[in-house]
Amino acid sequence: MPYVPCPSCPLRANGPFKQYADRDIKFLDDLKKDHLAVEAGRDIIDAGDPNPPLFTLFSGWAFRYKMLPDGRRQILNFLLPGDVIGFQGHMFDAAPHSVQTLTDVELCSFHRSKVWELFSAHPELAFDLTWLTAREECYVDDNLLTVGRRSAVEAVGTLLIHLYKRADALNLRKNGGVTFPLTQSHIADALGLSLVHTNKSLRKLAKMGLHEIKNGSLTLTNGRALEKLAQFFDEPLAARPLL
Amino acid sequence: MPYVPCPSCPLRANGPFKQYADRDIKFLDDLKKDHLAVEAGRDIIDAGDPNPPLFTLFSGWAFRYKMLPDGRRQILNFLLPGDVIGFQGHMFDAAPHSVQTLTDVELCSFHRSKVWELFSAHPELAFDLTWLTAREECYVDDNLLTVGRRSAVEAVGTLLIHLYKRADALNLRKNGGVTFPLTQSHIADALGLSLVHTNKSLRKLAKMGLHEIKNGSLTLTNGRALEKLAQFFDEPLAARPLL
DNA sequence: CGACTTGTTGAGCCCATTCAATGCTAGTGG
DNA sequence: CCACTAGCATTGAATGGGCTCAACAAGTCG
Repeated sequence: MPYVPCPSCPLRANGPFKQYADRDIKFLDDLKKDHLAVEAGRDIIDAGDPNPPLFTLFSGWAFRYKMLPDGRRQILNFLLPGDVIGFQGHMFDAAPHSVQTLTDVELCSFHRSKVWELFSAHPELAFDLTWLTAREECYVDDNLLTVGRRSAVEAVGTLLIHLYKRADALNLRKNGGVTFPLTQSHIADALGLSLVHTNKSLRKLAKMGLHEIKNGSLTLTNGRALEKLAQFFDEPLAARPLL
Repeated sequence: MPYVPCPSCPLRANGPFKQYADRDIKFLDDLKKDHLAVEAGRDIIDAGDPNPPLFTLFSGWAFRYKMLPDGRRQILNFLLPGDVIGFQGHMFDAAPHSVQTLTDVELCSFHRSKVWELFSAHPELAFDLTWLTAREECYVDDNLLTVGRRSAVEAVGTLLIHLYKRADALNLRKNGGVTFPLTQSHIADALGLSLVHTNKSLRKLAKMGLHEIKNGSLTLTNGRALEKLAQFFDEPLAARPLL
């Protein structure tokens, strides 16, 4: 796993990300502690950890989740390259949720102790960190609307479109579709549904000719109709911050 | 409606809020545009507004919500005195959700154009604004867990405890209980339940002797058992920021 | 007083659940 | 190469939690 210095970050160069002044990039490079690889299915943040790490997701997928003591799980939202991980834990006594990798990932880890310096000396970065926090809240808000008020079929359709758009915006295309590493169990836990009913809803949508999932790749075969069904929110902005 | 200057803010003086340096308070006072009253049941932010206002809730209750085109409504979270309103809309093209008053309220409105100055010249305030944004996300995360994975009775119990704790922390006590301005319809829309089933769940909890709602006041008559049932998250911190 | 909002309760239905069984694929080890 | 295992996807059957529909009580406001 080669160390990737921020000034030569390929994600920053190739993705739909905002550009920063050299001074800011230099600071980010100073903030960066390590570049590490973690395999799929590992918890990288544990709810309750009083001193959780701070990352940016460099490559791969992950998700934030919470559990009830009896084992019920709710996935809060999914994390794609460029997303900040664990900042909430920095602000409170302890990490309020867990984070688990969905695929093998690469992470940029940061020095938590220097976050205050970010706020005091790099207001543009601070603003964008807040922006990323707010955007994550938007995703959760939308998912809450889905879980609370949409039917199972609507909910599954909505989630597929949402993830398709986000992956597509990051150029995660792969022979016609986008990479799609979720199992049906993840979909169920993100939507508050049972695994069995999630499967039946997926089959129903596929039979309606609206999507196809094969070999870890998601294709929307009738995007327009699916959008109409799901009435999902707008695309993310084109130029987004990347810390 | 008398104008309340920030240096003599009674909320800041009496509530469980953090203290700031005079310099910061002075800036906040400069940021403040108006002090206004709005009656109960009014939308103060409309989803889709490209230029939504920015407030702090000075007194009263409100809630953030989203609607589907066919009228289904999902309440995202509730807003109590000290909460910032509309900051998300400042970061995106348009307000991603609506905000409606639940009681008569008083609002401090701010100059949106000076938010950047807040970040560049008042990092402590910027950090705390981010903190408030992150805390709101925590509330939504918890509500998503509730809506997705708890039964109706558990969900209603959880919400009652959550609101009781928040109101209690703000000293909103009233002859034994705390003020509680929600109708059952609000509870239903916050939890993704039907109105009828919400009513039945409330009655069930009341019959179990766990709470009582009367004259706009909520009393937890068996707090310990209810907590056990709901297994809700920790108290908010004692000293929180107030912008 | 009627109109309206909010809360309450019962009846019946249906969407989503649990339980259960089976197929498919990939990986492991003999 | 095959037996065995494990994880994931699929499907049917039966149950049930939460839904809709409907009626009514109680308080408030013009």
